[in-house]
Amino acid sequence: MVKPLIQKLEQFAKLSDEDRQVLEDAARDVKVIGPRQDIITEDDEPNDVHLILDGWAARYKMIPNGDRAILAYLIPGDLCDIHVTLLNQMDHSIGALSTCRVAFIPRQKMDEIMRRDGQLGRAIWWSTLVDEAILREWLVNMAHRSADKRLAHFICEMLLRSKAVGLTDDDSFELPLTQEELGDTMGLSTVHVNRTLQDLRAQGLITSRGKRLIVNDVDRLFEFSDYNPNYLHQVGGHKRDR
Amino acid sequence: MVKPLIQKLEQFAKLSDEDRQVLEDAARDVKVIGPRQDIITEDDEPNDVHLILDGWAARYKMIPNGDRAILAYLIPGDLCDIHVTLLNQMDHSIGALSTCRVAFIPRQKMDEIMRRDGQLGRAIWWSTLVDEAILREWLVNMAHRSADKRLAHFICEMLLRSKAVGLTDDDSFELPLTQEELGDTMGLSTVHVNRTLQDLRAQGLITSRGKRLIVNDVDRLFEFSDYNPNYLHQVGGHKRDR
DNA sequence: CGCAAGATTGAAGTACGTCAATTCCAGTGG
DNA sequence: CCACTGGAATTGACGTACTTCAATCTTGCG
Repeated sequence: MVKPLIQKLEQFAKLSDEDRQVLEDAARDVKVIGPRQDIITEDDEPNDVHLILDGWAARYKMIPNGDRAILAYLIPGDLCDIHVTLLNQMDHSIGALSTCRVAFIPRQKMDEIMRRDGQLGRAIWWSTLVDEAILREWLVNMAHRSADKRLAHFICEMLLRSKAVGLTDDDSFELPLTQEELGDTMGLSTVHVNRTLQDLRAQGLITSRGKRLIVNDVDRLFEFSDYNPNYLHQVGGHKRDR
Repeated sequence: MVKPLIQKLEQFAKLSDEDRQVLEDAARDVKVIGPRQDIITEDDEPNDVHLILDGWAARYKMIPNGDRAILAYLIPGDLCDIHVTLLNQMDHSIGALSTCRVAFIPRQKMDEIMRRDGQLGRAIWWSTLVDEAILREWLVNMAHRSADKRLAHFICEMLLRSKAVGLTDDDSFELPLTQEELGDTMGLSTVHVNRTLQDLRAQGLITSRGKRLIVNDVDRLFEFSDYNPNYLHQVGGHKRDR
């Protein structure tokens, strides 16, 4: 049930059978959330931590002018907001994009897990630090790269993150996003997203078949987008020397 | 010595005299860092947590194309990277912009502080969650707002953050940044930063005298930049209804 | 089969970047 | 007190990556 999370955490630390069991127990309360439904809404004061088991969700903010800013994608194995309860209320929302299975972990349970001795708490910390590093890299991406490299960079990241939770098939993976959602993520119009994707396809960097995206040549895509995966702090894979 | 930090934390929780003393003791090892010098450099594996006592520093990444992306500003009272030691190595650098006094707090000491019972640990957590919320808001800002609103939004934030640590004088504060640094922050050319600032001045929103920036009418600047300070999770001040 | 939502296209506008010159200003040395 | 310097701010002219609008075409799905 919590396989993706475990797989992700084990990149960083070896978990004991007990650790695994603790996670299984914590994630018993599973709800299915339909596409376009919120998991948490701005101004909420949530009492649970949410773990995505299946499907894609997005962290987003609405801007007074009507724009939607997507701030992060949450895929299987991702925990949302381990410690938000410390803050008075949410300053953003989290919504399901596709149909999601989400485990609701009671705040108190989560606190216990984090306080346990051993590797589990450390590993979860590590994953939240990586989430923050991703946010920083997105900031670099939005403010400093052109549309084509920006999109390519994003694709590199989602490929590696999908791979880390066992959701890839060679170098292809499900990218269940509309071009409008991509635009809200990258700060681009849908028209420009469309043309830019065509461009990447024309360059032979990617291929898409429905919602499945195929990276034809990972090295070339990395090269093209100046992709340095160090911020994901994954072990083993994908070193990049510069 | 650690007054700004204490002042900031007390927005969130009442600290005991003992809490205050613990902070004082932890921040004994103070170093002066000159402008343009790094406090931590990418790929370092730091053993200390750094607390800015005086001056401005910036979190930044260099991009292969030679650009510098500024990801955050660190002002007095800001702690850098409470828990980076969990990750193998830094994925970005932190550099002093002006001359900075920085307290080097040994990792172990910091761990003890976070484990103590009572309000101090909670308050420090709160401040790191706010740092992350700031990062998200910056992402919104870069990807979804025009240059003039983007700059205005940034100025609103720095005004409130400066105010929270007692560095404002009415609605004016020191902004020791060059236009090039502003550009590296906002993803704009220096030329465009220059023209945009002139524009804000011409609209009567701000005035600058050397490195001191005066906000002429906070409400108007908030209005202009769609500024909603909820993400700073400050108590009391500056509610915004929409 | 039929309908929406999404993807694609074309044409025209604009907010920004680039390049290169000039002016301003704080600090330094005489 | 002034002249000199180098970094920062400012300006003008021009180029371009993106946006906007509005139409059409495609696709998944009841």
